[in-house]
Amino acid sequence: MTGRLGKSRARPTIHDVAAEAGVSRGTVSRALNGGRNVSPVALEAVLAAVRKTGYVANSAARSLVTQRAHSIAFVLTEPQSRLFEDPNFSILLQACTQELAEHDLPLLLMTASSDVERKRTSRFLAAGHVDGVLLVSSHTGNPLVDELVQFDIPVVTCGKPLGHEGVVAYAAADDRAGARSMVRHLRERGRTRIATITGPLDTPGGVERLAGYRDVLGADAAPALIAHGDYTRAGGEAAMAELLAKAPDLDAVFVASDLMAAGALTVLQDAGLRVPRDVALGGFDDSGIASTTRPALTTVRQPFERITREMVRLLLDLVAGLPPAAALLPTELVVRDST
Amino acid sequence: MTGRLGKSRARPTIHDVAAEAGVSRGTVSRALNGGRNVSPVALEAVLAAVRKTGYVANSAARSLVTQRAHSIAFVLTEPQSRLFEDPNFSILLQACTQELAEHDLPLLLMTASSDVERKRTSRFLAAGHVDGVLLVSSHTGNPLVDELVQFDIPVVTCGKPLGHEGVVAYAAADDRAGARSMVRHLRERGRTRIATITGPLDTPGGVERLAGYRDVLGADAAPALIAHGDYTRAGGEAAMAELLAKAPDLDAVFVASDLMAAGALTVLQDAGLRVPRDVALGGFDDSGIASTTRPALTTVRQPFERITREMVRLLLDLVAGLPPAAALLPTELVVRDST
DNA sequence: CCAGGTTTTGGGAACGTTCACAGTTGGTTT
DNA sequence: AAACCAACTGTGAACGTTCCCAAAACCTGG
Repeated sequence: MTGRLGKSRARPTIHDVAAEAGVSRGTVSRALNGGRNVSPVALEAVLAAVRKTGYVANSAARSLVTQRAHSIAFVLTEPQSRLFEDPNFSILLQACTQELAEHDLPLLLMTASSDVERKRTSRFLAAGHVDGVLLVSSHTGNPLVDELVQFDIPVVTCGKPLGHEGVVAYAAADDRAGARSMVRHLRERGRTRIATITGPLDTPGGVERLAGYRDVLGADAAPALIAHGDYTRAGGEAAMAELLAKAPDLDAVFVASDLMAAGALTVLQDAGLRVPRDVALGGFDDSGIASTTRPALTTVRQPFERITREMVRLLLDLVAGLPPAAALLPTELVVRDST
Repeated sequence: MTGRLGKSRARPTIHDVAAEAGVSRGTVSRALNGGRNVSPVALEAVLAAVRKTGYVANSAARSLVTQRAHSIAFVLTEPQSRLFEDPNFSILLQACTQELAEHDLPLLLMTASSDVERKRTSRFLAAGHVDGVLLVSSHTGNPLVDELVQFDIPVVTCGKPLGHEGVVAYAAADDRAGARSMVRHLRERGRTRIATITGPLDTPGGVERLAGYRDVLGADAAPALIAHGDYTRAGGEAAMAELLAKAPDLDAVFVASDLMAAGALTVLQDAGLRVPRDVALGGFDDSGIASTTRPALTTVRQPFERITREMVRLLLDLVAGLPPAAALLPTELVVRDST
């Protein structure tokens, strides 16, 4: 019971544990790292000594010799505002934190919105401070991806990394199939003039969901029925207004995100159109907002839990030396009141 | 080929830089850490060598000898759901990330919602993986605070740390003064039956904002005019319903958060009461939601930018060995359409 | 031009861990 | 019973920094 009153309470090292347990450094190290080749009696002695001394391994020392950082970075390349407005990001962030914690890996949160930030972040990552990177929402042409690839830093993106398929691992919802299921649903409801509000076309979600829409509609997907949004509420409003001007006879809209759909909804209602009576409205994501709009939004659920789990798994595989892989996860149609 | 960083192309060490610059390790180290006692010519040679080799200091080695982690943890003790529903958290998180990045410090995001999580986080922090902790929203009696204090880990809380005043550093909005300004504003609008929906009374915001309400109303703060919420939208709805039952003649409500106010607003409107005509409604936070409700919410702005900046400053002071201090920051009344 | 001081420099010694390897057990096979 | 093999254990050598101290170089003033 050495003086634990003083501020300068030295942290116990592996030597202290070894002495306490009456074994050597090496045995303690082995006991604590999987316990291979350690006799039961030694193992128990070490464990007891650890409990008694309150020993926790010094991660700096460990990292120094193992050449591993034992941490993972979560990097957001979107403009800052997105983190607030788009609920998907906080869901992903929260799930990743949790999932990594299960593996006893801390998550470093970094942003790379501005050019200055990207440089700093890139430099930091290149310095080997982390073992891998979870990269969220890469617009195509994001220089950070190239930099990470170049420095040979394991990276998994959320959503197909446009322009890096095959090189960079990723986990994503099957956006295209999800979009198809929604558009089919709208048709089954008897709608014939089905419009769409897309996401940005330099994002996988933007491209894939539009592709799914086209898969189902074929030649019916007239240019007048397609407007582009930017995943923000305001963008959804603007696109909806545009659609109403271009195709006043539309009777359904498939919107590539719930947040944009919420914006579209207010525009429709302000225009005196009843949802779903006059216009059926379908969203994407099944974010919290979908159940709070009136009417509640029919949408396509992204399996964020699984996406996150897969991202982490893929990254850990990558860190362990496996080649980059991909996971495409099924979505689920959630029918509420807007269709 | 696994292609791990370091196998194919070894990262340059300080030795490589020293050799390249034609000086010793020590000189390189000095040159890179402030440049004290280094001749201009040596300094320039080192800088050139660093540029040429692309050297970046190995943080593990540095941490090992300096006994500093060179990173800061951001710990959320609230239930997970809060991170999504309450926009304040993401604002704080984003601002802290940014502010710390300016100091070249990475932010480790950790949660301590469940008991298991708290233990893991506590253990991790006690292991010295970080130099300090930014702790967000500590309900009173949060064991994590005690543990951090006991382990002598620098910590700054956001909001007054109930039960730890004077021991733990903190930055907070002047909740009490902010509440006063709102209640005075409601009185100036001619309201006489001013009710309040509080936050949880085991949180500083809950306690202080109620105190400010009482400061202004004195004996007029009848128990029938006070209901308690939990900072969620649903909680705001429930509390508003309770108030309407207890005090049907109320003509104003000061709600301790915008999110709860948004909930209260729908309850009022569903009850056929017009806002602000029949009932004036004041929120707190000035979160994004305040400007999207109809009518837009009069509220009290929390100076999150400054709070964040102060939290980081206080924490870095603490890490540098200064005693714990506190920062109480002024709020601002934002008048919109609901009062 | 030398004594005394200041600035600059080099290199040994940590920091706390893991790893490789050699050595020591104890048990089985021939 | 010798010989072998497996399981276990201890120890020296890294890992890449910073810190410290002594030595070297450079000044200054008498």
